[in-house]
Amino acid sequence: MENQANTLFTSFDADEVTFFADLILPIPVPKLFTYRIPRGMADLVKIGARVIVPFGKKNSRVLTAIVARLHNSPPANYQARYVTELLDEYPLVNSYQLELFRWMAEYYMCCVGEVMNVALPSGLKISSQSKVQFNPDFDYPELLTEHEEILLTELKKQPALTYDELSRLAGEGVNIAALIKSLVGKKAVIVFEEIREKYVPKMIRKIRLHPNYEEREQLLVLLQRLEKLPKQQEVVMRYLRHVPVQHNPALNQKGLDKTILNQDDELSQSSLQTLVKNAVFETFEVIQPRFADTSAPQGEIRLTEHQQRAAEQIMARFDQQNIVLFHGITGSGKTEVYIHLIQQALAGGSQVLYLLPEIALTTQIVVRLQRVFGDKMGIYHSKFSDNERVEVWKGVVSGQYQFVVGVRSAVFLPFDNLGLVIVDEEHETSYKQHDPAPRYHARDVALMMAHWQQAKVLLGSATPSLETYYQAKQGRYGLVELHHRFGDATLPNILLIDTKQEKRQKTMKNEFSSALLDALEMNLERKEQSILFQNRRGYSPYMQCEDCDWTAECPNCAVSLTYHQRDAELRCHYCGHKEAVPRLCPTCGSTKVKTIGFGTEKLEDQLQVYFPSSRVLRMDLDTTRAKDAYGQIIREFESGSVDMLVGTQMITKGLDFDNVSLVGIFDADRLIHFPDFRATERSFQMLTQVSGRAGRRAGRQGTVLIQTANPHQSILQKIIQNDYKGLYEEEIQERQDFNYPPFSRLIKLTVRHPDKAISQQAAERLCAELTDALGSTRVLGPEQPLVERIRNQFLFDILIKIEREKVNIKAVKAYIQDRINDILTDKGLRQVSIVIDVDCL
DNA sequence: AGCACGCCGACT
DNA sequence: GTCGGCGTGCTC
Repeated sequence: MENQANTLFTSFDADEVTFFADLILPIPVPKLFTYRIPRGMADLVKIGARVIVPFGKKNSRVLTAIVARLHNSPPANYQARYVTELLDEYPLVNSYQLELFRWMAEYYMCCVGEVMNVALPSGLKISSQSKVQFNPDFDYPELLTEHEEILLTELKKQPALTYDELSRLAGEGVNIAALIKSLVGKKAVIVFEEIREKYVPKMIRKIRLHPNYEEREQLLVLLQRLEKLPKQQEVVMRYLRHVPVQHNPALNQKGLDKTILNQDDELSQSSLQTLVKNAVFETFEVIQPRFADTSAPQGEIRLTEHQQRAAEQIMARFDQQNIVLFHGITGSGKTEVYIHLIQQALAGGSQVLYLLPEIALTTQIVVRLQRVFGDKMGIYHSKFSDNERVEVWKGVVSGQYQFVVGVRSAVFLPFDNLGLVIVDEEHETSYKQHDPAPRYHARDVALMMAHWQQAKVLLGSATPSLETYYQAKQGRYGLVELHHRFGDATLPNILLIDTKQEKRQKTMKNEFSSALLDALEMNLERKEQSILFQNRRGYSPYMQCEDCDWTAECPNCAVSLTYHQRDAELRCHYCGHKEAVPRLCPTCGSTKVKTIGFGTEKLEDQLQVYFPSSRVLRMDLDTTRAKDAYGQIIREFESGSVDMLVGTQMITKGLDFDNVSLVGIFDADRLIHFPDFRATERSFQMLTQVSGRAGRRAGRQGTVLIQTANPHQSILQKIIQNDYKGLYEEEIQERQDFNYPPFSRLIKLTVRHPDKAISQQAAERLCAELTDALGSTRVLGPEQPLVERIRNQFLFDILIKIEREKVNIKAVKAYIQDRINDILTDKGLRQVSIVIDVDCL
């Protein structure tokens, strides 16, 4: 408490020292907001800490904000409001992160608030619920209406109720907001905000032997006494079996999970209760770590000769360069090399971040890492709950987690002493965030963060992105290659199946070539597993009437609806619209409504027909939506009870099955001929990655069958020969000729409006203005994207290509932003929205 | 983003 | 005449 002198002193210069904070608010507004800091808080607030502030007209909202700047210059044009509460004694966000936020907002052309929104797990933002309380000073009950009186009687009974609770009490059809408003006006109730942290650590109840019985003699006495109480004795014995107190009294401190003691029988529960009552046992609570301690850490991993050499080369490169590309073919055992490097970095006392694409993270890799690093390792995954993510965040701050494996958003964790960042499967497009801004690329953000913290970055891939390989070729990144498969397994033998020819010879059975069917058959006989890849989910992508050519289309998007047999419905893969399958053609009434094309669901179906006694599993978005479905499918396939796995690109990543010796690939042509300048690169990556699932263990060479209508395409030849360099040389030339990345930076602007004409008009004007300033070689479009309407918005794309050298990219972005703002504030173009995607993929 | 304010149609 | 629909503009 303040003493007299202190109070006098602070009131003396109250006007001189008024503090203000510029705050990052979690809203998409491109500026900071200035608030006053209450006197008592002034000494405690630090940059990077969170505060609670009132926001909006009539304090309609309460937000969690981050302190970005502290100063004492009052804003000129308005009266700053007060910060309500300080949430952190120490900064939650460190200075590197604040720098990152600012950099991202500028680079990706978004607001800092948007960056804050993706960076912080929502458990670190606050939930506020308005509460309503009876005002004890109220004594004009004659003013109340009947409804109000009922409500007030309820409120008198309880200390406070939330809006939600009140509306439930009032029943249906009552406008609770209006009612409360009126009550507030009459001063009958008080409304206040109850603020609380969303994050609640998970507690588990444990029990332990009362310290009195830790000594052997006392314990024996106890057991003797319980001789006549067999149930209780059994409970104590059970405890001692789990916790050998006599051998090691210290173990008793840690206690035992209550649920372990009363596992099966309910009787032990009451016995335990009695024992607790008689002070034989005591209960206590501990915060449960979200990731169970793994058993004995298995520290040593042995590298093969090739792995050892790769690790040494990487270390040597790191002496000269901060970024190294590790190009190791599929199945070469990159993970072991990573583990080795991570151990080195941790031993040096610095933090390590290991980024993986989303789907690869749920798999075996994490288990392997956990076996090595135990509870020193944090896991940051989008499938985890908020609480779990908050725990990892706090664990990084506290130093508990020196090492984190995580997805894209793990780059936002509060590291301050990074020594090594690994970006595994560096080429993966899922590192780029697509939908809400900021549309960032986690690899590039990681590179930036590592640069600031002088950490080394290892980019790993069997099929590096052209951008990264180009940098390595230019000498800007170090390059280390590993061309030997682990344990001398050989690369699979890749064969091209000419579907045109098989069709001519009428040996195709639906989507299956006879070559593929034969191979599957043989694999079944050998009891080896097969993987089938088709990058399209659902049963079939079209439904069409044979008589009148009607096709099922989404009412909101310009796409056909996909038929899903399991749920007997048509679905839009863009907006989620669903509808029943028509029995008759809606236009002509014909019964000949057929499905066209095929997805994973149809393949699964047909496999079951051709191989009735085999077990087939399907892995795609539809079968993995449930909580642990993904892990379950993997475990089931791993167990060997399943013969074939059909899947979308989900199966291409990080799966490591010993017994898979055959991979079948459908519709490779659709992948290759996708209208996009990256299609060739993508196809190579995807097909090489799937192929890599075959024959990962020495013993037998795996086989890959690619079905194609044109086996002579040069890219297929490159894939067969695993000729990454050949592909690179050919592709990079094209990129240079047409000034695409890595020779330029791309910024895509997507103009959207429910009215096609307005959308087009806005896009054309924007495009014209940009072309004027930047030149027609740098601005492409506007053009309608492949799907020209999504969720009832008509889209027009403008693509801006800016060369990497000799251009002030910041100025260009500022100019683009200005032109966009012009459009958005134009009264004639109301409701137009523009999506900015920097470094679009 | 989300919320208040404000201006037009279909209801007591 | 009012309730409530959505379009518009602002938020320290």
